[in-house]
Amino acid sequence: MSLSHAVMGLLRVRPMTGYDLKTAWFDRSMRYFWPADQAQIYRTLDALAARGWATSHVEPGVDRPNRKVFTLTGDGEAELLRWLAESQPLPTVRDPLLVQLFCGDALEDADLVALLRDQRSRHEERRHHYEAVGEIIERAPATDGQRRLWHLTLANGRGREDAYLAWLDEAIAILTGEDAAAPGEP
Amino acid sequence: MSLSHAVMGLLRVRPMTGYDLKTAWFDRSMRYFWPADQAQIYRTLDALAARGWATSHVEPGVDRPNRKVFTLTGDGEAELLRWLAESQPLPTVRDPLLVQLFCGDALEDADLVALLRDQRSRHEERRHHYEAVGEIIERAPATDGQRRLWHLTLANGRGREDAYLAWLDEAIAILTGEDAAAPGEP
DNA sequence: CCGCAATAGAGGACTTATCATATATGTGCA
DNA sequence: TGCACATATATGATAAGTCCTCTATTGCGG
Repeated sequence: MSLSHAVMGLLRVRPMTGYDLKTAWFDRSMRYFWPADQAQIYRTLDALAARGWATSHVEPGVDRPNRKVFTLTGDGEAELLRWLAESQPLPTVRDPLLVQLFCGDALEDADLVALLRDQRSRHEERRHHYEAVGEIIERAPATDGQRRLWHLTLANGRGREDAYLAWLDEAIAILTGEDAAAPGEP
Repeated sequence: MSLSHAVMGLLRVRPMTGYDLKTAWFDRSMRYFWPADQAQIYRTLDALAARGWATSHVEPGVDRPNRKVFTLTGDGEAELLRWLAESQPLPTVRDPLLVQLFCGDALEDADLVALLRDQRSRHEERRHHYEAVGEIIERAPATDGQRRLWHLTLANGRGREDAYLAWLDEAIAILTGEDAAAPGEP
């Protein structure tokens, strides 16, 4: 359960509610390298509390619903540090487009190109989004040490999207038959 | 359950057993973009049969255990084609190293660098592996159409690994403080 | 002869992840 | 008034994925 450790990593900076974790972290940065939905976040917090890695207290909401704030315990921090220093498995990739391509013999090239173009526009959107994130990090209330690491994480995403887009363009070119024609006078 | 569709895509080429699917496909190519373990493959085959998307018959083993061969049905092929032409979600990435980096403020730089170097060697191994796959595809008994698409899928993996390695090197350089010193005589 | 690897399949137990819905409160807007 | 939206938490149901063990058979090497 590595979501536990991601959550603990965030709680370590400051105590937070499930809602905070979701809206401020998982909906923004975290989802690009460790997606998790609301239900999973809330249940993970409960699991952390059950294992003694976090405690919770309810803050009565001023003109708002009550907030259940989770705080990392000493045990939690120890476990976090242990995990953080431990070598982890390589990233897991699950890419339905590659399944489609791999089995795409059953389709016309034109259909494959349509799929590629569709993903291209969404990947491009994501890359545009990443372009804005650098400044968001700069304006974030955080230490320089944190900002430096966030920039590094962002750089990974940018590199990934750039590579993916380059590959998509290459694949589209090949499948539309734009590889034979050499540029220049015929 | 997109594993169903990946499996159907493979069954469409030729009827196969769970063992074939695992050893010939998931352990080799497929795992790089849609990992699945043995238990999941066997249960997915049962699910396909239950939904009428595949049928199975037992071939008595000649000097071997019996083989339960699964064949795609007409319904299965129709469903496969429907899915293949349908726009799919963007790839999901789950990268524990990025979680570690993102929360890595709790660690010394030297510890982070150790993590990065560790992953670097494994990513490099994977890239080396990819380098050999091109020729494997060429020698595979398949149509040119299939080979072309497999090469494209492989190119995606190569691009991904190259980008990841480049990022790792950059990150290691930054975290070891090798960004300030300009090369040249001191 | 013993153990090990390869071939082949099955299933229990569990964790992780997703989808949908329910609950409660206050604000702003049309 | 009526409804959408933001803030907050919770849970039921299901799907997907992982880990481990077990059953069989044959052939190979020591």
